[in-house]
Amino acid sequence: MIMRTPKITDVARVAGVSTATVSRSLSKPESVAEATRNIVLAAAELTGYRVNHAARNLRRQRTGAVVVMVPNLGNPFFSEILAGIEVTLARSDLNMLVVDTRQVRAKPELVSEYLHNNRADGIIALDGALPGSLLGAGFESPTSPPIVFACEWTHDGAYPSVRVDNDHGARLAIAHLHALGHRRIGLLSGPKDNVLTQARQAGALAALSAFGISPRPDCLFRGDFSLDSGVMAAHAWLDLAERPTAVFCASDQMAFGFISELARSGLSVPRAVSVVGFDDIDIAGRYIPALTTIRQPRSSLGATAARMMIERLSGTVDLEPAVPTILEVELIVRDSTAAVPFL
Amino acid sequence: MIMRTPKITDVARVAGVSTATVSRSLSKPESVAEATRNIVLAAAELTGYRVNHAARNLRRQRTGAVVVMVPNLGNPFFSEILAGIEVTLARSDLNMLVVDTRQVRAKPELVSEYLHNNRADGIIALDGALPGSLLGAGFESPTSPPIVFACEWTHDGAYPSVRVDNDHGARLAIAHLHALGHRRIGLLSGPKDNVLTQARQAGALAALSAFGISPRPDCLFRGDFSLDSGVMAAHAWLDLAERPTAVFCASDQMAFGFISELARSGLSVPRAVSVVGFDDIDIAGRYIPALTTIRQPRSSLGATAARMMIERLSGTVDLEPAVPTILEVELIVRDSTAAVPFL
DNA sequence: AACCGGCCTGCAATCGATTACATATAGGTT
DNA sequence: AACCTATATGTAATCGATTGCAGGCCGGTT
Repeated sequence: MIMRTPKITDVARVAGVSTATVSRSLSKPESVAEATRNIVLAAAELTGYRVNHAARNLRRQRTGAVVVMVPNLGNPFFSEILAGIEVTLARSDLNMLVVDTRQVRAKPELVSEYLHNNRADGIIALDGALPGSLLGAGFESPTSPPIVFACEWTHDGAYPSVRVDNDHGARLAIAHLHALGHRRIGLLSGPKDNVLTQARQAGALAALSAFGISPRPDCLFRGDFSLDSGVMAAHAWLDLAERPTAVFCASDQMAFGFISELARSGLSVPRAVSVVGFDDIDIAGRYIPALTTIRQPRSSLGATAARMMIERLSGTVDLEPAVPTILEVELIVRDSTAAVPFL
Repeated sequence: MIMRTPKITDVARVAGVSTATVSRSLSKPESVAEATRNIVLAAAELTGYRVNHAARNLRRQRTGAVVVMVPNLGNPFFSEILAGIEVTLARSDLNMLVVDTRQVRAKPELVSEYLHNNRADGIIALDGALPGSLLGAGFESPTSPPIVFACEWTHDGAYPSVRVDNDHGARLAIAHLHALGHRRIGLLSGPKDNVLTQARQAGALAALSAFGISPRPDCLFRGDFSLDSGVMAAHAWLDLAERPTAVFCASDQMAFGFISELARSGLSVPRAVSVVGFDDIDIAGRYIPALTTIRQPRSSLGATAARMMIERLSGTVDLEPAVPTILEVELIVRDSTAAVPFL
């Protein structure tokens, strides 16, 4: 019968009212008499009417979508966060657009594309390195949509963010290793200019010096959160004359790379060296050995970021404070850490 | 100076031409004289003009977005596929909307929401179970956007799809185990009604019987591709009087769950049992033991799905054949498989 | 009876870009 | 010179929903 998708005028005709009334019945039901509303809803049902989002968005001057910028879509750490974001956004009838920022790095102008392009009502950034180019390029106009950072954040703290207590997580890890008798403790951290690296490293160093340990520079391994960089670190560790008896890795992925490469050299964890990770991704509890790590509430991180974004979009929040929301981490002790064999 | 985001009329005014010319200069450059085009482009640059997608989409009757339905966003297997989809779509100026179908299962009407709601120009489904409710609900109107399946597919083959040669993958796995001397081989498969389960199981059983092995029902373990179901299977295996000397798992995740749970019982792989996985997710090569598995070209799967979608959207393809695109798998031999100790 | 306020509803402008159609101009042909 | 074609540009309708404003109706007040 109906050869095209019904529009609001079709519903209006069937219901015998104006399009204005149809529109109101659907989006502001309380502003319409109940009897009328029922007729309209019945007509909408009958015709199979679906609102055209392009038209609505054009009129309302919004897009109904939030773009999430992920440093690396292939990294399992982010997937659970995305899931948390997605459900929460969906509840507010918002779509989630996902962009891998590796593309953005190659073409930084893409950011401004999303910023000013009516593509999204807001941006959730999981990549703290983004704003460098973003702010650097001078994009701060009132027309740019709200930005919320999750997990990572910007050095200047200019944007609202949700993240875990990275400093505390690092301290927990070090305290755990210290309690097991470890005194020569290595650090496998992330890229030097990364905020997570800095926070976790600072926490670890502070904890060490609180225990009267002054870390040696050759015990600091530089990675990039990836499996491969864990492998590299393993070689660096193997090359050391005085090897640390424990290593705190700034990501589970690096811990896995590290442990697996040692295994190839015939060394097993925690016998040869104790290892603590960070993140507690799904596989961590099922690695061999099960990984002792610092758990981040990934789903909450995502949900909170989405909630903050929704608040900002509905304008129910004064933008002044931008004080970061800090979620708690938890030390999960498993099998990759053990007491120092020779005390 | 400019208090609002510039629109096409602003550019037209600055350039001294009509909005039509501006529009054409931007979207069909060859239809406009070079001199004019340069003036327009300069004016666009000057004013900082950005096209308003809502308006464009309304007029063009499209949305510029493709929705990807993922069975479980938290599963790392999908992340690389998403990455492949995203880059490819981005090249055609399409956005990627991601939806976790766990939500859809709870509220099936969400599918029709996406189907008819002008939310997306097309749907890439990574979940073969979707169409059940989708078709079952009778949504087949000409107004529904194109659907492409990736990884999974529908039983009836009604939709175009890209997937790997699951049957062949299973045969490779079994042949590998057989060559190592294994004769009592267990199968850890997925949910019974899943197409992947069926294809892989069929391939495995066919290979077994080709080797003259008739599999016993108690060697077939039912899982759901998750870590936890691998753990369950480990218990089932442990309870067996005559344990298989090798197990072919239909996903790497299940293999990890299986292996790790055996490890907790003091049994190590491949000494106690050889294990082959399926997928070759990133961590597979860095698990302990490094997992022998069937590699799926995940990035290609995503990219191909996106390309198929783009073709369908541009209408340059006759929709008749719908013959699935099959990508090749590869056996990756690592350390989780070994010869039967007692031949 | 005239007036007022509240509640519904309808009219019509509007969001911003695209594009069918009309017009204008230049160059070429007979 | 008249005419034709191709190319370039402008005019204005259009996509579909939302919403400011105005008008109609009803009951109550003076």
